[in-house]
Amino acid sequence: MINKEVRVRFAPSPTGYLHIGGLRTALYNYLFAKNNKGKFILRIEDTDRNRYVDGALDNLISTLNWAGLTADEGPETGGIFGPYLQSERLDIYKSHIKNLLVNKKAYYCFCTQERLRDLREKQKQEGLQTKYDKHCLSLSQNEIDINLRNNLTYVIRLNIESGKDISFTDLIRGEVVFNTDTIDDQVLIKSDGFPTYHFANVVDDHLMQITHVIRGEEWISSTPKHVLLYDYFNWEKPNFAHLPLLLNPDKSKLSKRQGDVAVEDYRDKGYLKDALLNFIALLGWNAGDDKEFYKMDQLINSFSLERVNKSGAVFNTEKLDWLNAEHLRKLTNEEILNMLKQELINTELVIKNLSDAHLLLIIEAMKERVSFVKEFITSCPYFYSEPTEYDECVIKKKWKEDSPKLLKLFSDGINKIENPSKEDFESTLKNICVEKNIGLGKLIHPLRLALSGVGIGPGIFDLTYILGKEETIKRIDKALEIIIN
RNA sequence: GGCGCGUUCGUCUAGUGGCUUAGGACGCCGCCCUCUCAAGGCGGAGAUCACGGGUUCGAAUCCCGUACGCGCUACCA
Repeated sequence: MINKEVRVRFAPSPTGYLHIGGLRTALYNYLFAKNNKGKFILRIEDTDRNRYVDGALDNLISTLNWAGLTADEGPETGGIFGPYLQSERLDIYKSHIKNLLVNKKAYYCFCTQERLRDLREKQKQEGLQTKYDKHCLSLSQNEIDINLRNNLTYVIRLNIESGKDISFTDLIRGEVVFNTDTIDDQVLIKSDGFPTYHFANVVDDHLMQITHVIRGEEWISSTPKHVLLYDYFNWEKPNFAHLPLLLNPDKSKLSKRQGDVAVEDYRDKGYLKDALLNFIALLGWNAGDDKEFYKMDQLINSFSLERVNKSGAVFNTEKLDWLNAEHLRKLTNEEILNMLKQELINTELVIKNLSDAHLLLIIEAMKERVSFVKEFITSCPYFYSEPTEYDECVIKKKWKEDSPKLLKLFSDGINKIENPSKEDFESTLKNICVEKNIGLGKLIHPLRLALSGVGIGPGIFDLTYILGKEETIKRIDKALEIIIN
């Protein structure tokens, strides 16, 4: 058992989309695996046929791949412990349940849904814990055989001995104890022949040689059932680590009702995968220092389960926006260029075709002023098409009586220069101001307004230079015409 | 109801008995820089460490109780 390779799994059920909480569970599993030079396995828990959603599996895998959390083994990659879809492992569960059946660790139950419902209701009314009453445990082998021969529907239940303490050591919470009196005789095999999560996950984790089960806190209550199963099979138990939940603003478990929870929603909103991963990594974990900005490899190097928190964390995206801007600024202009071009293709605005060199100038000028790639378009549309209106507030504040004359002077000055450089724009403007004995702002502000229609943006000489001589002159003329009237 | 888990600024968190008048980050506010907006720098407001008892010379930190929150309580995962 020494130096056993670390093997962890992310085991989602394909119900439509990857939940942000699921992404964090996957991330922690991935980080733990990579930190320990182990394997990250993707296993699909598709044992509930009622919840089958077409296309969910592909969506799940592609979203995981987008995030860069690619599995070392899984339905897509394959591996020697496959198949990795539980719906394809039915024979395996069938053979294992026999083992439990002959040892009386599991038993057939022929109770109808109605009986079960009535039983539950009665227990509830009496204020008792709702629990199966082991009614079918007393069936003789002969009765069972007859029922089976008559094709009565049945489930197979875990036979839990009463009055015993079951404990396990959770890597995050320490020792957790449950008494078997509070645990129900869980259904292991459903009437459709499919296993329940509780049975399949134990069998698979064992067969796939999973060393650490890292999953959400909502599983902590059912862990004793799993522990019991390992004991009944006489299998070595994996380590358990139950992660704190991601919460809604009202502290309930993060859900669709209170905002976007699908990873693809955040991808579509323009969040960088590195920023999203960085953000959710910090929701429940920190290295013990003040570091907040992490790239993937740094996350892998610093991660440890010991430093995962016990309490839930509200999924509040304020900090996510900031992290997105931080990650965006760390990207090279060329990397941003590719994303911007994609964004330009997707945009519905009619815009002129700009060269890569031109786009690179825009990126450089705007990099410090945006948080999202799409803002290279939305926060500075004037780079792509001339303004059609001019901010009234700015006109009121900055447009003075002498503004038209100054702009005209500037326009004429630029017009005389062949291929003006950024410095040419600057010296032209400064010379005018010196000559007229006025502050630079007297010209800069009206000029910005004329060129962009707004009062905010990158440095004025960046703006003029990126727009270029012809466009600058043209826009000054147009502004003069419109604003004066 | 039962069982389990949790509880430090609005939010994410540091803190593992004295270094703490509880530190950082986001957000918010102010100042500086400055052609505007950002970025950056500086500063501010913001937490009686859920509450009550212990233990100890000393507790956010250890123990007990209470409250509150959350999770589970299915032939769903």
